[in-house]
Amino acid sequence: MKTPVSIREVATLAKVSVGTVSNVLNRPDVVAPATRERVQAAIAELGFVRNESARQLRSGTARAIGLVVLDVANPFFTDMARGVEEAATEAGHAVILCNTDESAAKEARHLELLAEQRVHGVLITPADASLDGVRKLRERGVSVVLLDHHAALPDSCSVAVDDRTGGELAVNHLLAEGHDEIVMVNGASRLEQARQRYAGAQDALRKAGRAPDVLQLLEVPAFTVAGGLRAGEQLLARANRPSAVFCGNDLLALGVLQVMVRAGVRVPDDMAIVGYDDIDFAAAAAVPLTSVRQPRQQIGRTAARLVIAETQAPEEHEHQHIVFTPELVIRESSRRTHKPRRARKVGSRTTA
Amino acid sequence: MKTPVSIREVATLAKVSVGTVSNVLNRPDVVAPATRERVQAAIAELGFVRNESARQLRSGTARAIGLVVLDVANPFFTDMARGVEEAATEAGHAVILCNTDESAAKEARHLELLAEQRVHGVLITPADASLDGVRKLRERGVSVVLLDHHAALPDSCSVAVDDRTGGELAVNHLLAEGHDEIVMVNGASRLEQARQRYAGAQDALRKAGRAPDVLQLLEVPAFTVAGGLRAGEQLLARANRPSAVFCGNDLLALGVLQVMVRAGVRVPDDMAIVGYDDIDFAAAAAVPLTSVRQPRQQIGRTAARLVIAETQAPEEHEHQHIVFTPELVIRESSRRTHKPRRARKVGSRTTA
DNA sequence: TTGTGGCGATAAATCGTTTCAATCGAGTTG
DNA sequence: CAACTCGATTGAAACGATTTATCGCCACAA
Repeated sequence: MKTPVSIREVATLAKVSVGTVSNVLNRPDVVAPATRERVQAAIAELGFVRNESARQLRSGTARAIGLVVLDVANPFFTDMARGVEEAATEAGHAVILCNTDESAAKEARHLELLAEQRVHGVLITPADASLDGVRKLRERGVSVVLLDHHAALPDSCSVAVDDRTGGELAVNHLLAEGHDEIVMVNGASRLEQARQRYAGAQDALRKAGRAPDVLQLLEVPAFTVAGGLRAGEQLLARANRPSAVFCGNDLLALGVLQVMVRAGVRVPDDMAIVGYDDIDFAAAAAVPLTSVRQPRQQIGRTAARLVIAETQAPEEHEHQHIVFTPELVIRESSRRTHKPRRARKVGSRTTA
Repeated sequence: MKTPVSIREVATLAKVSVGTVSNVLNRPDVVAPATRERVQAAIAELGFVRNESARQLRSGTARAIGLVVLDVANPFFTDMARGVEEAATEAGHAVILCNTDESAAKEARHLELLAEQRVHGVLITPADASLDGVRKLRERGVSVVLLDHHAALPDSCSVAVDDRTGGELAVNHLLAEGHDEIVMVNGASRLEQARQRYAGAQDALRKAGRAPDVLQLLEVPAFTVAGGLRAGEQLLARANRPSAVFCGNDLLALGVLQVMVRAGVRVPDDMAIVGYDDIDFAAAAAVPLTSVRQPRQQIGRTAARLVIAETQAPEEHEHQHIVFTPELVIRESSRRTHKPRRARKVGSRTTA
């Protein structure tokens, strides 16, 4: 209604052809300085803004990438999103964020929408284990990078963290601290991450020559604080509580921790807790949480760069499967206080 | 490269004109059942996906809305984003999420990009107090809804929470609990929210007939956990610590809380803490945080609906300024333990 | 038989940009 | 002075969908 000013009006005002205006916009070097300035003046005067739709209609693909995550409310994913956004902005791309809440149906809907938008590429943490939607996208020629999910598709890149090793690290640590009755609180085993982390935990047992029943599995419906609270209540109700709990992610761990603290269960002395992801809130918890750190932003940044690179040179692009190595960050929630008489204050002051 | 199948190929296969295919897509009722089915079969067979760019080139506006927030890592904003996403998906729109990190420069860049995308509308929590970028968008005819920011623009809608009242509620509560030396830890006063909440806090004093110096201000650069940690350290270093702290948001409060707990300062007995936003992590903190609750998802949902409504019927749309009323949620972090001998367990079990 | 309507389908114009072959003008060279 | 080069600019053809006027057809009425 106001003034949808087009390239043509700019051309008229600057007394050049539309082709020249387009050149000023896209390859300023090929146009003579004098004309260039004249055109730029006209653009400024009319307040012209390039119409992306038209541009991408011609070029066939958009200057946007889709990011599909399991849960936007999980700081792990927002941190990752930050990395994605950073890299995307760098390349002049917009990010379309989609949230699936671990639901395959929602995922399918979002992918449909992204396909219609002709996005440059899609970064996705799959909720649908079958990867059907992702495969369909690939067939349509959309680049896909699987996030936090190991290479299940040969014709796509993936960026992941070695979840199996992560699980192993966590349980190794607990075993080393002397625990021999460990419960793993985990999200839906439908999700790759959940499975891998559990497998890693089992690896640790095997390698240490311990019986498999040292580790029990407690599965909750979703990787959320609410899930952790529920798990905590259940553990509390048990006759023989485990001396250590390994949680599939930090939200679960925070939930469990909260229940224990409220009930007067001392952490870590009565129960050690280890989380996964090392979100900022983990370190900030009242009993700082031991956690398996993943390079959150870096995952996002790397994935975004991969997908952008792929679409810029599709032919010579070789699909990569990048795997970061997780790192165990030990904090109070799992540290055995062997010397209970040691001055507390000194310890707390050394915090970096 | 694969098969960018267009409406034309569908038409050929179904032996109809492109116009008819378009009709099947957009007003299936005007086309005869037999042809309709034939076309739909062709669409399915070819795996046709409508090209949004082409569609919006014609219609002039996109099926996407922009959401510009101060900090994606803040659960308050992700919860809000969830609401936005929900309402947008409902209306078949995509959400383009932009993060400004409270920087006016980043905000300007994002708005430029959104303008190029010809988004349906923009929901924004402004980082730039001058609102220049927003105004420019309006001039270009893009609908804008200001989020969490009071009506500064007469020609836009806004959805906000009465921050001033919120601040008042918080400090009222602290006064009622008998505190007479309160520090407000706040983010940059450049931000509207920060100013309003502080003003509300001062209101509380005035109305209670207390001296203004009962409340001191401690400003940190950003509304983050890191900011809270810094503030906490500063408070700890003071000779005379305040008996209560009111934080401009929950991230700050969690930071302060963490420092206090580590240092052995008992919360709330030695220092009461009140936050703002009531993010989920507030309730889940080891000392559950008293906080001023805002209807996070509802803000987002309402705003998205407003902007969609505006663009669907621009002429008859009346700009609205919706203000939600905040609510104080009292938890342990500020509750005076008047009767220390009371059984703790009973209290904790009543938690909903 | 002619006229009138209504329904379904069509063809063509259109949206704003990019791209590419063609053109133009001014030098440069033989 | 003609032939050529080269850089700068132009004009028109795409891109893929929507939309509008139009057309063909059939039924029914006059």
